[in-house]
Amino acid sequence: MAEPGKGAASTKAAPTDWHEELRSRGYRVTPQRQLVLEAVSELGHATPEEICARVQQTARGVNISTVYRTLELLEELGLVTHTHLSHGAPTYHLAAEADHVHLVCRGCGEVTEVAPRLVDGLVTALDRELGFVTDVHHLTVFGTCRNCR
Amino acid sequence: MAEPGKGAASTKAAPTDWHEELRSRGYRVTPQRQLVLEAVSELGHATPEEICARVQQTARGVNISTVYRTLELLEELGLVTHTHLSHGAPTYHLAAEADHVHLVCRGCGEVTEVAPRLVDGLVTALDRELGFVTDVHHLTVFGTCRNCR
DNA sequence: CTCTTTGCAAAGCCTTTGCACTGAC
DNA sequence: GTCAGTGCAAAGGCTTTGCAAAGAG
Repeated sequence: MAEPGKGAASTKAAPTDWHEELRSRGYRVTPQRQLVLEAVSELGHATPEEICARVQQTARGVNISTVYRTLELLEELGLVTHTHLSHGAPTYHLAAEADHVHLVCRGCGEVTEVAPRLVDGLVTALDRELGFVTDVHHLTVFGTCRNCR
Repeated sequence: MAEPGKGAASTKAAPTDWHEELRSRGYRVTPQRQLVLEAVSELGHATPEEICARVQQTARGVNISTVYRTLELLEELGLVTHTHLSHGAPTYHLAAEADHVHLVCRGCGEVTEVAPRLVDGLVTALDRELGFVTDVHHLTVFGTCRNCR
């Protein structure tokens, strides 16, 4: 959703679009939900804990469990996605900015984002041969980077 | 390949090769280690807990923490690998049989194994363009299968 | 005012760790 | 006999849940 470019609002692609979306589904717009979404937007790839810390810079006392519940909701709404870049906590980022594939180096732990065109062939092949629709957002490729090989 | 006796041919690959490998590195060959490797071989894709349960059918009292420690060791030796097929525990399988990529359907949860040739293009591109060597064993593609799309 | 959402605390998974005993070599 | 390996229990991350109080609509 929302591709008006990042020039507009620094944090939200579509200021109130998702507010409507929330309400129309019977959910409520709360400061916590706005703050979590902003934090995800600003942090890029962040774990729930990092998001929580960020949010607390603005609003004291936002609880980690609220962050988890909110991330789950935002993911259900298609506003954010998550991926697993390590053995630990997952990282969340805006779905609108998720147009890339993650490369994680086992040697140095470095995370690189690469253009999705590199997996186009795979995606096409899986679709054509198996009818399988790949969730590119969630795709993470583990391996060894140039410097560590 | 369920060989009750710890005789030869139980663990597919090389019966005693890895025993030598272990000893030469200063590790010891223990019944627990043999049993865990056999369990991985027999179960295919199994979580540590499942492996533990399996091992306990043969030898009661093998502890879950021993299973974890052993899996870590076997992975270091290159005998087994693991991958994450869900949000929960990882699944382990023989490295020798790991020549496939996993497809996991978000809808029905089904896990499919596909030939690695489907990712050849990706692997080649990453290597050529970035010098990144992909760990195909660990690669899991999430998405939606034909029946759930 | 109603009903969703939150904060808090406790509980739940999965995994790791400390330590004394056991057993491979 | 020595030292790696094991079992056990406790602790550790990360996440979920129950419930009363707070607050959005």
